[in-house]
Amino acid sequence: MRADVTNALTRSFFEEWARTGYAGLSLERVARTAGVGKAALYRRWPDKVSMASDLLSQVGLTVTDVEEHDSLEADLHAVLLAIRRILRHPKVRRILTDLHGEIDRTPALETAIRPFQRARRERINGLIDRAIERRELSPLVDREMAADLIAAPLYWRIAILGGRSDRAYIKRLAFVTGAALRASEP
Amino acid sequence: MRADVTNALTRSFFEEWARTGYAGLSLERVARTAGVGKAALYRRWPDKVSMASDLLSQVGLTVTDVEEHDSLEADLHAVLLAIRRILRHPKVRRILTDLHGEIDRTPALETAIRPFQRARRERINGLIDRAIERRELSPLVDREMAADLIAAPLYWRIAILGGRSDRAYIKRLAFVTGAALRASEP
DNA sequence: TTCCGTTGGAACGGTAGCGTTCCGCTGAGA
DNA sequence: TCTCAGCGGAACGCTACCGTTCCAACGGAA
Repeated sequence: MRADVTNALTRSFFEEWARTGYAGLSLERVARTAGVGKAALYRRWPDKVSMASDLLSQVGLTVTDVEEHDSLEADLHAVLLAIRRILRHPKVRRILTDLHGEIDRTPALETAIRPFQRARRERINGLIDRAIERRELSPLVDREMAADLIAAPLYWRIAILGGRSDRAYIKRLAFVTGAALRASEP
Repeated sequence: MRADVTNALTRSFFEEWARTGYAGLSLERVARTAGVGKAALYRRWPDKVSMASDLLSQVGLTVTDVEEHDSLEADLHAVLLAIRRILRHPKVRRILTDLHGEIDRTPALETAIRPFQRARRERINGLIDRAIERRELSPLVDREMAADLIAAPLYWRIAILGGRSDRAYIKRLAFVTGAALRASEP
């Protein structure tokens, strides 16, 4: 199989996904906009959901990027900046919101993005562990709620509302989230 | 026009929306599952987006429901319970996440749900006003960030992650959110 | 009872995607 | 130089939906 053909198909798949949404995504159009015959596509993937799962799972490998800082707020600030960096790409934003709507209908997609959720979850867990070591948080802190508190407001603002988030906003959000976490022992 | 036919079409429209998503929604199927001819549907609405906008705008009228309590936390608790009450309905949840993915592609839908957003926003503003009067919050509190902090975590947990949220979770979330708001003066 | 707007149902031509198959060409490796 | 897997392109039969049109049947109001 020629790698350049695979790459063109991959690029077109995500491009079309962002443009038309998963439900409106046509493999025929993906092949066409990739400048490739349908046969080349169907030789690689049997159908849409397999192609989506396969391609999504390949993207997941580059998200690690762990840095450690010397305070809860600094760690939060870094995580929020990382989330913003991802959500800033319009295509990522579109595909992500579309995906969240599609998952109920196509459970295989959930399996494909689980690694992403796990990576985010582990990063937040590491952040909390370090804060506990520094005695900034109680060991009893509710980790599940903490994960919601950290990820949700920024996702909501950028991806759902389409709003802005400048550095000052991120900075204050990190501070405010820190206050919330300190209050979240059961 | 017969009202029972209009009602059957309305019910089927939301039913199908929850089942197939907006993009996969077929007016032909809506008419079929409503037990109604296509002509009856097209006599009422010219196309899908008009039908969606019209029906959405009719739902919006029942969301007011303002209660006032005697502390920030009690007000927060009431708002979070109201949000949970809405997000609990699986159809609402499906339609809402699908809608958020669709809005970029179909801007007319944004116009249709703006009244909802405004209602939520005003309810949160009232809550903040009362907290300022009680001197629980500073008059300088960041209202935009406050709106994100209140609505986002619960939406994220219930609609995106499909997670649970029992009364204890809501109660703690109200407490934690209160702490965040008190920290959110600029 | 008459009348007339609405109804369900069926059919129209047109567009589009699915998944498969076939063919003649290309180009990299032996 | 030869070979052959992979290539694009085109076409296949099939299904589905769009938006429109027609018609016979229905039923409430006058």
